Amino acid sequence: MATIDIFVRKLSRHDDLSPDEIAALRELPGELAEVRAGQDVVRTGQWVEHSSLLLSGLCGRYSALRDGRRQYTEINVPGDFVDLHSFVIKQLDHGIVAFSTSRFLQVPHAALAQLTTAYPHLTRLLWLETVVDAAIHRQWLLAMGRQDGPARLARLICELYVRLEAAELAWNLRMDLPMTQHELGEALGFTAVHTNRSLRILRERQLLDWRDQQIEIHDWRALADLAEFDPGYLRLTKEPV
Amino acid sequence: MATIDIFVRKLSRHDDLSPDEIAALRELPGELAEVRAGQDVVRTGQWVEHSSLLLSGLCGRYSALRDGRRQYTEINVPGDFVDLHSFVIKQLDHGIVAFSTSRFLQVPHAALAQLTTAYPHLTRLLWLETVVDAAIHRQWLLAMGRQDGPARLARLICELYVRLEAAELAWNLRMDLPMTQHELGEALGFTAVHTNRSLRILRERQLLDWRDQQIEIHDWRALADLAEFDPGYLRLTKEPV
DNA sequence: CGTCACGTTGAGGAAGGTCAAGTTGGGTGG
DNA sequence: CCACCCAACTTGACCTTCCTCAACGTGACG
Repeated sequence: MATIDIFVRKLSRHDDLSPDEIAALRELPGELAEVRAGQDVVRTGQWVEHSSLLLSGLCGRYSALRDGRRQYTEINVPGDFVDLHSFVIKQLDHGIVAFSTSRFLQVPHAALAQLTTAYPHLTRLLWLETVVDAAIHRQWLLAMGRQDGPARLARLICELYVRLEAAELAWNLRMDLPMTQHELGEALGFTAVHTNRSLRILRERQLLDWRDQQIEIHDWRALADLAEFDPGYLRLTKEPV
Repeated sequence: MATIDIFVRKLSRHDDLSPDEIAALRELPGELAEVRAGQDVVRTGQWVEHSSLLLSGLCGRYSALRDGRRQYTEINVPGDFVDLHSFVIKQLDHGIVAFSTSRFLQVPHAALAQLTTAYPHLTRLLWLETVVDAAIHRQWLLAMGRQDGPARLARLICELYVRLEAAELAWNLRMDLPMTQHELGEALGFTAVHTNRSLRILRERQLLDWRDQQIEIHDWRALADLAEFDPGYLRLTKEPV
């Protein structure tokens, strides 16, 4: 199935794949699915039998408190297996929602089990994907625990830009970000009001502009410096596993 | 090597291991190491060639900002492979420090590579361990983003108690917690002063007591309720992988 | 018996939340 | 085509949470 090529390209950035491995990935069965903006891809507590590769769109993982207050824990961009970890934890401990209408390739866990039994090197690359998710969580924890509004927002924007650029969905320091300021706040641990004020500060410092859910970064160096952003944790470089 | 039995028992709680698998784990090579309280087990950015299984003691993973402010992202208890994820990401993006003097079994990545090539089911169990780390990070993110001092502290204490109890290192709602309030604050995103005040509130509400780095929980139900703590994400129950 | 790390408490300030009002712009129905 | 509506953005005023700074208490240890 050709749609998985987006994932083949992503894995190839980490390590060279053998022709056999590429063929095995292409032979993975999977169904296409579409989720409308604002709808849940997976609900909290749901038992899943397949993992979803995001082909297009943008979505986010979240946990929530009893009163409904929500905290996003990661934003996913095309090329991400949004719930690959469900391959080893069948019951999801969080929900996943589509920020914009998203298309997925749903790969049955049984097929992943076969693949990982036959291809240990591919298994390590899949494992790596879930480990990078954890590294992203750790960066968010550092930001939430120790950085103030503008720095935290700057860090999130840096991360998203670098990931979208790697996925060839952003360039020239511009990107689409189909999230409301309320949702952005739910990712940063802020209210919508405070998100707006942090954004305003970044705008006033001429670091970026935000209009119609499109972001234009004016001064990458200064933005990354404010955020203390270092993309190393995203593992976007070649690194044999 | 008998020391790895602590890990065999932990994996067995998730899923039954075959005699072959147990034998393979026991045949893993590894060197014993000891790290004094306050010393780093692994430094940020270090390239590692082995993963360390914590046999005794308590340690924590942290990231830091330029000015030295530190944020812990996980506390590790005996039975945890503190840097198993380094098996697929050789260069650690964070540091690990020993809160109390800790003993480790250092297993070479080459041995883990052989093991995972030969035993796909064991591989999924190891993978699960790293996925649970990510689930812990997500719970911390929820707490940091949306819960106030007392609730956040209560949640951390609930998590640590449940994990220590599972490791048979705590019982009767008592546990040793060899961390200073300053370090506890670095785990919660607080200053030492605010940690002290949150602790005081929990004490005044008669939820727990803290003395000489020993915690006694007086009202588990109320503590877990305040924290909105649900241990499901720790995957302490049997769940075939 | 002094020192030092850790815990505790108070006072004042800054960051972020809450509430409320107004603006903007796209979509819809008359 | 226009009037209306609604969601999202923006801003102000006030309040709570948490931080900063500072002082003091306490116990282990040389």
